Amino acid sequence: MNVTIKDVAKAAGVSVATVSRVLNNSATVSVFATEQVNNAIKTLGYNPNFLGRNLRKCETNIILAVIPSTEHAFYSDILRGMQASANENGYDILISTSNSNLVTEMRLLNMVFNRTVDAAVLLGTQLDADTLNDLNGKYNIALCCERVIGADVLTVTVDDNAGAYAAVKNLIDFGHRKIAMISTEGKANSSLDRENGYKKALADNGIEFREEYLFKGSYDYYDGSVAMEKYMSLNDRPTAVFCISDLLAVGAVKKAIRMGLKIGEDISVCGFDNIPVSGMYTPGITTVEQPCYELGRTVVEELLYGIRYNKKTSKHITLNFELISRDSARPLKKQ
Amino acid sequence: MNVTIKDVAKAAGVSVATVSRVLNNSATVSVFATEQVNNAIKTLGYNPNFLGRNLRKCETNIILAVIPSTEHAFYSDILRGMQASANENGYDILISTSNSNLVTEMRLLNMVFNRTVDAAVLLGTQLDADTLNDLNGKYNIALCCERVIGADVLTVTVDDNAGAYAAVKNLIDFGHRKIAMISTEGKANSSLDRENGYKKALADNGIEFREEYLFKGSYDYYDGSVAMEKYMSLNDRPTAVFCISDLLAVGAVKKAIRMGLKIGEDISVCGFDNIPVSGMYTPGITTVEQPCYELGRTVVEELLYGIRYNKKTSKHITLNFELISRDSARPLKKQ
DNA sequence: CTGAAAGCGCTAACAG
DNA sequence: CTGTTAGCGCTTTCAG
Repeated sequence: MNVTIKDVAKAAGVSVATVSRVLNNSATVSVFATEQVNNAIKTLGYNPNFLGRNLRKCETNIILAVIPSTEHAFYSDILRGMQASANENGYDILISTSNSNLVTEMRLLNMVFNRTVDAAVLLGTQLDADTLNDLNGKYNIALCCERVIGADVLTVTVDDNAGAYAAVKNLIDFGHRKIAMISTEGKANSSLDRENGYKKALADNGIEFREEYLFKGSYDYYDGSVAMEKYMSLNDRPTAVFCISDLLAVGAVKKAIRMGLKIGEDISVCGFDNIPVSGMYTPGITTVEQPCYELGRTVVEELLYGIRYNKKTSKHITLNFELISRDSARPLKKQ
Repeated sequence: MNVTIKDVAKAAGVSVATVSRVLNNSATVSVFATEQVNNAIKTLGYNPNFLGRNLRKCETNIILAVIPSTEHAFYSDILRGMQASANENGYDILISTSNSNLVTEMRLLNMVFNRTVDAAVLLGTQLDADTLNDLNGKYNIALCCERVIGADVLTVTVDDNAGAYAAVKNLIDFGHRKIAMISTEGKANSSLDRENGYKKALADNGIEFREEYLFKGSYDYYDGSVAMEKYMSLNDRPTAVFCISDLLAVGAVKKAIRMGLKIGEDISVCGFDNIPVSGMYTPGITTVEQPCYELGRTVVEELLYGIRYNKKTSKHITLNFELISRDSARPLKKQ
């Protein structure tokens, strides 16, 4: 059917081993033979069949990145970082989406079970700690962006707690005392960590935590609007809102504008992530930037290190954030 | 090293052929043997190695989707559509990003040359017609969203020309006569088609095309701002702007707001694509929606049809758009 | 309904 | 520096 290494060998007048050698630079081959082989490759239009190679070497040099969806630009830079470090090491990153669905995620993980890929990086997994620990024994997997408590698996995240703390501290420094938060329901640790950072910043500054200032909804930007509406209906309105994500912040800002409020004057809003929209929005959204590119680089580097030297790490690595000041959060006006 | 089909056969007291049969349901196997095999699979924790299977069958059941980057949510629904139709047919979609870089794109296409994947769908390719035609002879490839003139390759796009026409016609119906356009430089046919739709709508309504009302920049949202600034500096300002993409529309709107203009009153803006941001923005961006999910479904369906029946199509399929009315474009106020 | 055996394309000892 | 050969794990004739 197709032209194989055998055909090349025949055409070049050498053995398949020699062809393989020049293909992989795996041993010294005479200049003459090399030339013959390269000529044959060119004239025959030969492309090595990786299915054969992969089977033989029992590796594919592919890492699967499982993301919830491609709808959120948030993952973009993480993936770029992953790609950079993968490519430097002769690997490729292939991406697939789980829609945050456990069944889909398992179906995708099947690709590491059946050796279609060498490893998988899960960004925002639905798996529980037990499952992850099981898998980690047999396969190369890692978590990025979202840790799972009790999962003894390579994990790279931003310091969510400290990031939230800094965001809220910034609002406090702006003179805000009535600071609400928009978070998410469910067991996502990034959300919980950020809630804790929020609470700690309040406590450290003598501000009492108020249950009615904590809204928990979905990740959908629309729930930011819902939360903002709720807050603005309170007798004692907050003057600032810290959101677990920029998407929710956008929803909150949009609603506030709709209600005729001046963002940064009547109400300050701070997000988290620094997705592209935050810079594009009017007003620009003040936020906590995650070191996305570095998150991606790091997780792949560590993963490949483990594969290469066959010593699995289950390190938990925490990277630093950066506070990005824009127009959606401003000093509280004295009245 | 790992547990293979051989081990299962031994444990089940049958031949590897029988194991393979129950694995693939490829022939009738006695109830007893089936049970034995399934038990062995379970107790041994066996996972078939697809590297072996793939080599043997010379197929991977994977389709590669090559997108410029994951930063633009625009591709999200297309990919979902691709996945849906792939999964229905026992295939998986794996995604990779080209950064709109020709070299990277070729490197990725290598995955179809070396049989790592069965086919590739290129979304916004950098390849020229000759190259595409060459490849189409030997491999299964398709284009989506962006056609290439002269490429006799399966292509699925929206009707760019008609979409632009409808968008501009809508502005004209709103009473606008001074309608500018923000387009992109370079050879992208989607841009050219939309320019032509724009020009035709003008011509059909007795409006003369003015060179100074056509701005060509990059795809970056920031260039929408640049264009808007330019238009607002003209002596004879346009009252409406049609943008080749929502991203550019957002940039234009942002700048106009910055300049103190009222969107929808002082200036109307219409985009193209209907990416999520367009609904999130304040004001909402009026736009032309591409049938993304359908684009994705269709291209994979056609591609798989070609693979399955081994008759390659190089059809060019054009799907319909929908005009989405929001607040950024409104009737011109009479003065 | 089942087993034996060939072979997909490639790499890596091993022997020379 | 080079060729021979075994075999990666699997599917699929072919015979029974």
